[in-house]
Amino acid sequence: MAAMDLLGRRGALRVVWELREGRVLTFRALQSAAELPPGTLNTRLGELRAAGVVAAEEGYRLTPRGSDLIGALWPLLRWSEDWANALGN
Amino acid sequence: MAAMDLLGRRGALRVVWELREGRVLTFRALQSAAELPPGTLNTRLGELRAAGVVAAEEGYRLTPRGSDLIGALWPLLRWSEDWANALGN
DNA sequence: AACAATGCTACAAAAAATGAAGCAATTCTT
DNA sequence: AAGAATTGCTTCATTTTTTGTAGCATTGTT
Repeated sequence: MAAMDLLGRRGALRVVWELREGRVLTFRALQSAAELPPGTLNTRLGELRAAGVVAAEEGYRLTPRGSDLIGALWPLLRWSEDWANALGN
Repeated sequence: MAAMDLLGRRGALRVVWELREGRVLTFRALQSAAELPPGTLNTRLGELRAAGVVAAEEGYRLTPRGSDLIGALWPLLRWSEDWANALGN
């Protein structure tokens, strides 16, 4: 899985996630949403933009490809919730 | 997404991925499949085992929860392939 | 002009990953 | 049974990443 290298980096999935459903966030808003220091966020944004997942147009937002990625992440979200519940018991 | 913290670490998704479809790998086989140095692999395995995703029984394999995770990763795989193709053009 | 918000850059410290080496405990082979 | 191979790691030094804080330059507002 080639995307693993991109998405496996600290905060990458989180950044994409915070931009789900058409959200448009400023650098600083993304920073606090994704809980990343500015340097890391900037690095991640550079990678995600290079990968055509994120665009910087009047704030940061997902490209169509990024939206597709969100679609592909829903099952993972569901698994994540089950997993969190199971651990919390 | 709570699972992001677990799966967002270097090589975590990759390790799970290499154990897909019932594969049972030795530590060293996993090491070369996932392309991770032993120290990192060992750390990751510790986290994945603690999370109940991987089990160490006659080699490393996924738990039922781990298999569920693989199920949730298929859409991501498909996205990954499309993405790789698009970039490759 | 003063002020707030924005997108970042700079920097030092801490944490994590890498790669190579190697060791102790099995498990073959002969 | 002795030697060789394989396995699951551990160790260590080096490099790479991440973190957190500070702050600067630009743009928009009052």
